[in-house]
Amino acid sequence: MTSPRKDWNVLSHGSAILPSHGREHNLSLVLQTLSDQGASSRADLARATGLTRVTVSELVAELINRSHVIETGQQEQKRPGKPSTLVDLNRPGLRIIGVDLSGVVPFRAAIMDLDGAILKKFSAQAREATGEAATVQLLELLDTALAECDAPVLGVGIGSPGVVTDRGIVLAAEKFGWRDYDLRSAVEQATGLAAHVLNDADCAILSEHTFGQGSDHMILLRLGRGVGCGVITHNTLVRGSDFAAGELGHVRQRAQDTALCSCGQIGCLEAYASVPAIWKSLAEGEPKEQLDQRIAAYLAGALAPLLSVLDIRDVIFTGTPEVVDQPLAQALREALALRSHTARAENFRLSLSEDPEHLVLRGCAVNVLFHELGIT
Amino acid sequence: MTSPRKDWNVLSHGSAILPSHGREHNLSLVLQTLSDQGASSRADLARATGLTRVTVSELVAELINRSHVIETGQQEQKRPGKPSTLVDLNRPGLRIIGVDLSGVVPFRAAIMDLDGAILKKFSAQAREATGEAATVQLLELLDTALAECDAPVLGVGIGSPGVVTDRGIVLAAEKFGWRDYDLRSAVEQATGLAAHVLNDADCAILSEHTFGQGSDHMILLRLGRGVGCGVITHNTLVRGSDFAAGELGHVRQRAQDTALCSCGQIGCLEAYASVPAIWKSLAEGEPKEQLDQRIAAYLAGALAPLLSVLDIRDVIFTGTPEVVDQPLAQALREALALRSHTARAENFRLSLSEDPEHLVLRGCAVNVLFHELGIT
DNA sequence: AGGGTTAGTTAACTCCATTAACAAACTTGC
DNA sequence: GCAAGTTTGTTAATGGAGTTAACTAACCCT
Repeated sequence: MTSPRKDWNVLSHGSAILPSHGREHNLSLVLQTLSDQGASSRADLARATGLTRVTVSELVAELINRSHVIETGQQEQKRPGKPSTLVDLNRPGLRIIGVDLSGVVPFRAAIMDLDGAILKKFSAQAREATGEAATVQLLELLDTALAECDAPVLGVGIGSPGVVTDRGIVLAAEKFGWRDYDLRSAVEQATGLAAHVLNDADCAILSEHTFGQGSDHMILLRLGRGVGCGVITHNTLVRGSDFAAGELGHVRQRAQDTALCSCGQIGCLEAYASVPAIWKSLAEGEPKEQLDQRIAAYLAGALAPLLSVLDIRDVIFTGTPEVVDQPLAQALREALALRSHTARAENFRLSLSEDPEHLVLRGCAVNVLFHELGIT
Repeated sequence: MTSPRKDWNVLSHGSAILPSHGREHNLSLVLQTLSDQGASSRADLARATGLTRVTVSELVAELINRSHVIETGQQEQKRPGKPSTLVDLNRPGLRIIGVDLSGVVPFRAAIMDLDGAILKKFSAQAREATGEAATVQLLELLDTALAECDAPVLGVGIGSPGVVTDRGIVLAAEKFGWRDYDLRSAVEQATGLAAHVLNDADCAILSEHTFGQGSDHMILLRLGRGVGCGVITHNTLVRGSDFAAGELGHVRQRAQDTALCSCGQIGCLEAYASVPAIWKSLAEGEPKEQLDQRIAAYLAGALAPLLSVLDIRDVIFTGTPEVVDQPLAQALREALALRSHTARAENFRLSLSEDPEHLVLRGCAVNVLFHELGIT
């Protein structure tokens, strides 16, 4: 535990707002503006936020004091008036560590900057580990990354499969055999840094939302070991009543679907449209084109109600690149248009993720930025 | 336009928070606490909100000044200490007018108290009206209701079919032929009261959320002329990227579904599971039990992905009572359990609405309470 | 050199919530 | 019956966070 907890999202729910809470919000607002607009003068910030120059100057002073912001020199210009001093997020002086536990390959980690750019990558030895051993492996990897890091670390972000609470407790992650495991505290105590854990599909959509082509209302569909689905509505990640949101994999489309799923049930979407299932079908000789059609129909059946009911016109499609390709995306587009009015709208858009490989890692960075700086 | 606009939900998005915003939030917090706990002393409110007694006293004074709160006498007790003076929402002194435009029957209106109890009901003459004529009919009905109202009116709530923006503009309502129609301004100018317009299915879920058995994450499924679906996640109504959320009716389940829908497309859920469609099937002699199974399967196919992906364990099922009954609900429960892991969870609950007739009217009241007092 | 413009700071003020202290009105114990 | 203890609600003083008004600094232009 390094700093007092900041729960940005709890504001305006139940508890009172004191002037100091407003202050904290406005500090974040300045950071958000810098994140959106890049280096700006204090006067620019005042205009953008609606606060006065006096207040902005105070806020910036406080942020410089916290070393979240730095001055980056004078603005070169040919304009009347005193030249402005630019300030910006402390991009050169802060790093974020991300860890991706979602892969079929071993754990991966990265040192990133505040823009989610990956500066250095690490990966653990290829041994499968569960329970306590998985934690040890994770912490070793983190130590390696931290040793290579040349600047102070804002926080550690972790993307884990399974159900993760807002306090970083992994309620259930079959892959590692974790149940009610306080991963966040484990990492914070071992590293002395602030840590934030989030489900891997949620990380992925955060990454697209912040760094990719996102909007206020969007869905991300991810084919991997399973079938994951992140949802953002009104600019807010949907986490569900018990933090189990995103579980598209174990929906059964039709009563006649009876393939056996790893979860013990029958007919789950995952038994048809996960990457392993798709590979199996290919190996059995099903032509790619026919397979695409079939998979697209399955996915569209599950996705169409979501698009219509939530009025979502922005879908990101991602996953193992060998499987999630343009032909499958096109098949999915057509299958959706057949099933949902929303998917026939002019401004509907289904796009492939541009950097599927680093989606989770960069989403970890977004999560850290959100919790430590209040940036979305 | 009677009072400056209060946009409670816009807080913490983009714009700065000034001390006065915090103040307004805390005023609402007091109202919310009174709404939750009933008449309380200032000291009780201080304990519940975490604010000091001094601050609460000031807030209460301001609310009494606005006549949103009244003193309701001393608390009778056998306890040491000075007896407390109870304050409460101004329940006897404030009324809400609701108008329901959703029915197959003509417009209905009601005078309600702050608890959403219906004190008097009104309905317009049974003439179908569109365009400007519909507005005239609505305003006549409103005048009638206002003339009968014995106390000041907090605001007018309107539940309309179609797509309604957050500023009360009806983007599209086929039934009345309205397009981009500023219904809110029309009502405000005619009555001089604050008006709030919302989609009818959204009204319905607000009503269940506040007065019925609701939770932070819930879905309401409503069978009527069409098939509507309201969604609440994280205690917030989902309105969608273009305010069109809730449109479950025009989702197509399977490629082989080809029934002609009123919207011009084929295979829409509405063509199978709307009340008119169900009546038609019954008239054609399909046995009720078989019909229930069939309809449940359709609805469950569309609902299952929503429950799983949004992790929603609370479903309210409502609509025309002759159709939406216990057997159909049971069939839906079973169909959902077959299709969604979430629907098999222990704490999953599907319930029939207890008062389907007044769901929209009472939801109008919730909407007014939310916008005028900040109460959820 | 002087006038106009823009950036950032200083000073005085307002608003909001806090702590500390107190008066009012009850119960309880002796 | 009276002192002691409790709880409520108010008054007064304090400090934090924002504002406006006025000022200095540093530029451009003529």
